Amino acid sequence: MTRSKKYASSTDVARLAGVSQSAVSRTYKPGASVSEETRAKVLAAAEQLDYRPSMIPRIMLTQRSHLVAIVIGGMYNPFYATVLERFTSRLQAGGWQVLLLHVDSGHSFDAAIPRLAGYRVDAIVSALAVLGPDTAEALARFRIPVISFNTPAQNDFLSSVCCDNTGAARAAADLFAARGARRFGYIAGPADSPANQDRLGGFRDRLRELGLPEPAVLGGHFRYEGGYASALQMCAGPDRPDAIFCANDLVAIGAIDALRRELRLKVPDDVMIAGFDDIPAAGYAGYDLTTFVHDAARMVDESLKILRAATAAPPEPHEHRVVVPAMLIERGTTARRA
Amino acid sequence: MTRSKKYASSTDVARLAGVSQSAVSRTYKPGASVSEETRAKVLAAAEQLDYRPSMIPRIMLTQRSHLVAIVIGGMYNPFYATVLERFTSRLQAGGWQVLLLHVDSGHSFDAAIPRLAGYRVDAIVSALAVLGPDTAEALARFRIPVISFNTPAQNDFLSSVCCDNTGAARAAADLFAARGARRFGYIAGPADSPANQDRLGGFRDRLRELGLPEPAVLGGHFRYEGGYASALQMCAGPDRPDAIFCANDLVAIGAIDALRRELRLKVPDDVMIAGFDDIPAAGYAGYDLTTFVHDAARMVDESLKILRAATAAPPEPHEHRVVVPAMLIERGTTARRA
DNA sequence: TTGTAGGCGTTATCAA
DNA sequence: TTGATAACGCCTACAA
Repeated sequence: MTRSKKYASSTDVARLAGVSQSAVSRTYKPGASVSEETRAKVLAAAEQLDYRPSMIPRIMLTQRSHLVAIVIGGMYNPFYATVLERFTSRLQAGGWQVLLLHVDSGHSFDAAIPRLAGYRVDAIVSALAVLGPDTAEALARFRIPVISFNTPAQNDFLSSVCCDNTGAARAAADLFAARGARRFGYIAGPADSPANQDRLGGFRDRLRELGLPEPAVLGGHFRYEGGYASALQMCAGPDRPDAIFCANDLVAIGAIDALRRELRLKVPDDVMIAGFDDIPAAGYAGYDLTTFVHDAARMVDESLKILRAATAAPPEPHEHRVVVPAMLIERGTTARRA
Repeated sequence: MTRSKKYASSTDVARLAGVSQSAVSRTYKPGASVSEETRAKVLAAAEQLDYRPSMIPRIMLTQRSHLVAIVIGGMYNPFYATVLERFTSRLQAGGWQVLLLHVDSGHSFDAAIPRLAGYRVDAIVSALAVLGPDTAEALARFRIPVISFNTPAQNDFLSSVCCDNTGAARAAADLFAARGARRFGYIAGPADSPANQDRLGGFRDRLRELGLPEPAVLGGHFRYEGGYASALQMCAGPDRPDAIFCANDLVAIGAIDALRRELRLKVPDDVMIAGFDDIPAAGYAGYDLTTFVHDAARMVDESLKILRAATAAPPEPHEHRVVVPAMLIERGTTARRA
């Protein structure tokens, strides 16, 4: 149940096997020159002592920990759970281990940096909105490669892999227009979120280009309750929009519930809705929500490509800003005949 | 962007500050005896070199890594995202770091064990269904304390913290009975899941005790689609149940969508539904699902209590099997007058 | 193919 | 309060 003895060391194994410590070391190094006889003796002794080579001295010697820190904020958005899972699998497959860091503010990120440095992580992946310029600066001082997931790089010290929010928002405007919408709304996320800014910007710009009216804008959270309240307010009056683009799916689902239950409006007949993220609930028949989805697979792959290049010895040149297109998933909430 | 130099070491700092390496070490050790003058010199030099003490040699010396591995399977169930987040926050607050391990089968768990041992993790938390007896045995050999989250301990080598599934299922039977239900159904999860077994068992036993009929049982997955299909099949005939307990919320939500959209049945008027987990969608107005929720906070806290005791030096005695009651969240899908 | 020896960056012990 | 020194467990020359 609890550790009663220390881990066995290679020296312990060597003693038991009657060989030198280097022989043990070589036994566990692929492609080293050890005789079958020695190897057998070592493995037998190791088995008996439950020996596993420690990574720790290796880290000291090689200056590489094979540890990658993943920093995340709230996981209330299932998208991040997906990303985290995929990252973890891929990194493990590549011989890395994941040091998970939970952070709920820029401040707590700063506080965590010394710890990351203490474990000598090879790289940091930030899937986080709170990576501000100061934090980025602090990270840069340790010369640890940082990959910012979904937050554009603000300086030369970190790379970023982002979803093309602007392009997706433009596509939403096109879709609504093609379905015959006339009055538009945007239910926003936090004003300081770059993703939210780009989605609003792309949506508004494209509507303008199409000669359509400005969208009404409300909101300020990425949460269900925010969508619920904003939809209520936005659609209570006479001039309500007949197509609403929502900052994300949680917001969109909140909006749908509000429209149906409080205002007795039909989706998509009275109001079309589109969201962002394709969370599981978006696919439930009860919502059947048209949405855009980050190409998580490709974003993770691009991140890993950067990571490999940046942690190579010597470091290889690589992209610093990658933008990956979002994918439209058209479902029932925009299924209206123009 | 990329590491051009190695991390600075305490020796580098000592040289620059004109003091001994030990002086640097002491400066970073709380409560050590260093003069203000020396400390100032050290801190200045450290600042200049961007020095952070490394944890790595400390691990070698103290035999404690302050690393806790959390092993998870699929995160499609948001409950695990919540648990992971809470665990991570709490562990960090307690001075630990989290090594995240993704595992998709018992086999890949086994494959990962040497890595965990290699990083000399202080403990392992498994939030996983695939922790079989063999894997548990293999873990025990390394004498690393293992805490199994939501899977009962199978041997003396690991502790477990579980939700009281049986008790919750009995409460579901009571609730349905109190609301006047007469015919019952259970949409099951995987047959080899202990959680599923306990939920079915408790539900069935309690119905029997109440002198009510046996529930119809269908299903076999913890997923939306499984609930959808099973509900369809279970309620298509004339003798359909008027109260269905579902193995979890995803299943319940699938069932609700199927009943409403395919069979035009009303929830809760025609069929009452209860689930398990209280995933976000359960709270959406569109579902308003009655459900049971793991007391994640308390389960994590109990786990940490065990973890602290088991990793203490010397190890302290502690509970090996903790069962935490689930909490009933009564919502609209059981709101029927008896 | 083997063993010896030095070093990685800390902490702990001891003497000064 | 300080500095020298010996670990910790492994890897990597180097010599045998």
